[in-house]
Amino acid sequence: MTRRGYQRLGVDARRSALLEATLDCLAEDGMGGASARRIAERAGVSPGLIRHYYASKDEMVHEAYAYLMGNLTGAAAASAHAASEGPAQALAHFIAANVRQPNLSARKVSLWATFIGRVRSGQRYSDIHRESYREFLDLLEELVHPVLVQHGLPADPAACHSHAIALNGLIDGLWLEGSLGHGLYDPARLPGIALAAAEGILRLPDETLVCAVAP
Amino acid sequence: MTRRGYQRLGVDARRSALLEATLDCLAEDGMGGASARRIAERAGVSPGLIRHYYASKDEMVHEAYAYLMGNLTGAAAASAHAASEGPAQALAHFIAANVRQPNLSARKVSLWATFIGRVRSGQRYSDIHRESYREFLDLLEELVHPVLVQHGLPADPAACHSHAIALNGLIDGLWLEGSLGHGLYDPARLPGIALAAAEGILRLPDETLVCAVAP
DNA sequence: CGCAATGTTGTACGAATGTATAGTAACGAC
DNA sequence: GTCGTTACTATACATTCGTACAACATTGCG
Repeated sequence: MTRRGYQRLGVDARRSALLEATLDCLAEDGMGGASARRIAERAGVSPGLIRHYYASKDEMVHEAYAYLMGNLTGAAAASAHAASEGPAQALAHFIAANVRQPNLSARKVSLWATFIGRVRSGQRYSDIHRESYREFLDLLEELVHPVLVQHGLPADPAACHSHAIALNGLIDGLWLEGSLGHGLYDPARLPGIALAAAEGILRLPDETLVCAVAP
Repeated sequence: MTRRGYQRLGVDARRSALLEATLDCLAEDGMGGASARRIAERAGVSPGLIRHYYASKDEMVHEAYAYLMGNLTGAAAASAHAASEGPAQALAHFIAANVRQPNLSARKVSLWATFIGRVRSGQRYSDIHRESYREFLDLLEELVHPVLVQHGLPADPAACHSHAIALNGLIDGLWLEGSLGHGLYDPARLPGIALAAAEGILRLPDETLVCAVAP
């Protein structure tokens, strides 16, 4: 029998290639379609190799989940950090980044949903979810606080926390439905809708956030 | 060989028993865990019977999705309808019902997410999603309009539509994270948070909605 | 009671699943 | 160059999957 030629890759390159292939398969056909064979084929590798890098297929899927969530909040946090004209602009950019490309993506929301569906019964999924949610909430709270102070609004920890929860819900929901693209409205309207709603939630003067984000 | 005794059920009873069993399996182990054999066992029935009632296992799963979504929006709509002290109370009850039991449920959100993960690639899933989302949005728009009018706020169709999109996002997001119960805050706070945020989004006077819902 | 109709069961089948393992080929060290 | 290490391939195995189908049990009707 003739054996296929191959290339040896560094540990990191191979691992991330496998993770990307895993996400590709999951995005296309959900948990049921991401079989070890299919993932391996997508990564241009033989099925057996998976177990050389991961203790089991499940462990690899778990890592793919953590990898995805890190990318999502990382991208939004980077947008907030890049804005340097004051707290309102940082918050506005953070919110807008979550309802715009590249975060606004049917592929990403499909993956996210597939994983969320397993959070209830899978301990590892649950851990990763809680951790990434907490990170997102903390980030939001840190962004909200200075904006409230700046406008002379109540900014005690309890108020910040409640506002962060509400904003997180708003962002999640809009990101979700917008990404799925059901064609019921133009996703380009989302940043405007999200920012106007956020102004209302925080009781900021109108246009405070909308103006902070260049079209 | 001895054959197991059984009971003949009416078409409707058997079909809904199969749908409930399907949802049970999906909620516990996701799409991968809902095999025909497992569903049949849960329904107290032999695997072959599934194909007596549905053209395929997939068709049964699709019907289970539509069944679930009908239940969710139906329960919230019923809450809104039951409130008869004016438009603000109807809207407030609708919003609150979505972030309270029985809609606030880890089982339901797990099922929902599992299905959402398939919306992108499965045509039938996509159809059911669009339809149930549109229904929810229409309902929200009809509830929002009279409230805006009552408070002398702009209530043109475009404004109503934008507000409905934002409120839908808020509700979805809070329902989602609240149902998963990560333990980062008490879910009992959700109705209050949701209503206060909705007041802000619609620019209503404070406490307009919060007061409309009895604790 | 007996009979026809059909809801329901049990089993069979090929395909696909996750994983274990033996062996091969690629690369770095010398 | 050659040699050891190990990343990697290919195959095998038990299990599970969705579905097909023939046999059987239950029910309503006469």
